Amino acid sequence: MKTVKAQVKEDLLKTLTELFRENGYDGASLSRIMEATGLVKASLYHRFAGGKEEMAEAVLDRTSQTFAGDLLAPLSAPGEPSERLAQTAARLKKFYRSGGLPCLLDTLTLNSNNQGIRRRARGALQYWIDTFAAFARECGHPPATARRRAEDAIAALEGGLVLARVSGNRQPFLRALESLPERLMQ
Amino acid sequence: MKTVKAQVKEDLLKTLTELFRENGYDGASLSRIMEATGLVKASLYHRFAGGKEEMAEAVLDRTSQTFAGDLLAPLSAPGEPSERLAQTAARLKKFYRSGGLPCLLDTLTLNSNNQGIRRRARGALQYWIDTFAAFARECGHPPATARRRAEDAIAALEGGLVLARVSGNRQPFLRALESLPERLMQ
DNA sequence: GTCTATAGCTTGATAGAC
DNA sequence: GTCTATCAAGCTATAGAC
Repeated sequence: MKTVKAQVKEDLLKTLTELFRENGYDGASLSRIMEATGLVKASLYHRFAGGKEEMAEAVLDRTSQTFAGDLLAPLSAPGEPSERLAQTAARLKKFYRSGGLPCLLDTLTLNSNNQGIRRRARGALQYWIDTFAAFARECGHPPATARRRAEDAIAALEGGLVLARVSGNRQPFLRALESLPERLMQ
Repeated sequence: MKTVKAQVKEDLLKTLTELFRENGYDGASLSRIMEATGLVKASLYHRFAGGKEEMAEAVLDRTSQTFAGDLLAPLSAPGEPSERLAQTAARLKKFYRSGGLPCLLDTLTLNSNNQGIRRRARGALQYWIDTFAAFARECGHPPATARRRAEDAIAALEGGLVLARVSGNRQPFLRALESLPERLMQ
C-alpha cells in the first residue's frame, strides 16, 4: 500500500524532472505539466501546496539524491579507484543520455530568483565538486590541486552539454567523460 | 543625421542584448524590455515588426558581428600567434566580465523552438569553433586535432560560465581563459 | 516614430463540489 | 485526492490617434 503510493509520487517527480530539465523553469508551464502528468492544476496543488516553486525544489532534491546515492556513490566507496571512476563515468553518460539531455543546474537556474532553487542548485554543484575533489585527493593530488581539477572536470562536462544543446554535437561531452581519469587521477 | 539614428539603434540593441543574455528568451518579457529601453510596446513593434523573436534574432546577429569583428578578429589577423591569442583572451574576458555575464548561446537557446534563433545560435557557435580550429591548425595541429581542441576549449569556457552562474565562482572560467595557449598552440 | 488603449490569450493559483 | 469552474495578473500583439 505505502510502496504503491510512494511509487506514484516517484513517477510524478520523474516526469516533473524531465520537464524542468528540458524546458527550464519558465518553459515548464503548468499546462505542460498537466499534459505530461495527466493531473489537473488543482490536483498538482494538492500535492505541492507551494506551487511550481515547490515542484522545482522537489525536483532538485530528488536529483541531488540521485547524484549522491547513485551517480557519485562509487567515488566514495571502497575498491580500485580507476574502476570506481569508470562506474561513475558510465552512470553520468547514461544520466545525460550521452549529452542528449541538459543539466538541471543550467536550465533551472536561469532567470530563477527563487532563493530555495538557487540554494539547492548551489548545494548540489558544491557536493559534486566536493566528491570529485575528495576522489582526486585520494589519488594523490594535494587539496588545492584536487579542487581545481574537480571544478575543471565538471566545467568540461557542463560545457559539453551546452555545446550539445546548441549544435547537436555530443563529442565534446563524451570526450569530457573520457578525460575524467587523466583529470582526476593522473 | 544618419549616424545619430544608427547610434540610437545600436544603443537599443545593446540594451536588448543585455536583457536576453541575463534573463533568457522567456525571462526577457516585453514589460522588462519596455522598462529597460524606455520605449512602449507599440514603439518596439514599430522597430521590430516581427516582435520578440525578431528582437532576439537581431541580438544574435549583432553579437555574432561582435565576435567576428572584434573578439575573434585577432586570431585571423597577421602577427605573432601567442600575442594574437592573448588579445582574444583579454577581449573574451572583458566580454564575459570575467565570468559574471552569461553566454547568449546558453541562455537564448533554452526552450526556444524558434528556427531563426536556433539556426543563428548554431551558426555563431560554428564560427567560433572554426576560428579557434583554424588558429590551432596555423599553430601546427592537424585538422582533426585542431577541431577537437577548439571544441574542448570553448566547452571549458561555456562550462566555466555555467559554474559561475550557479555558484558564483568565476575561477573555472578564468582558468579556461588562461589555458587557451596550451589548448590551441602547444 | 511615438504614444494611448485595448484585444486575446496564457500564466500561476484558488474555491468548492464530490 | 480528484475534479470543474473561475480568478487576477501577466503575456504578446495590434489598432489608431497624433
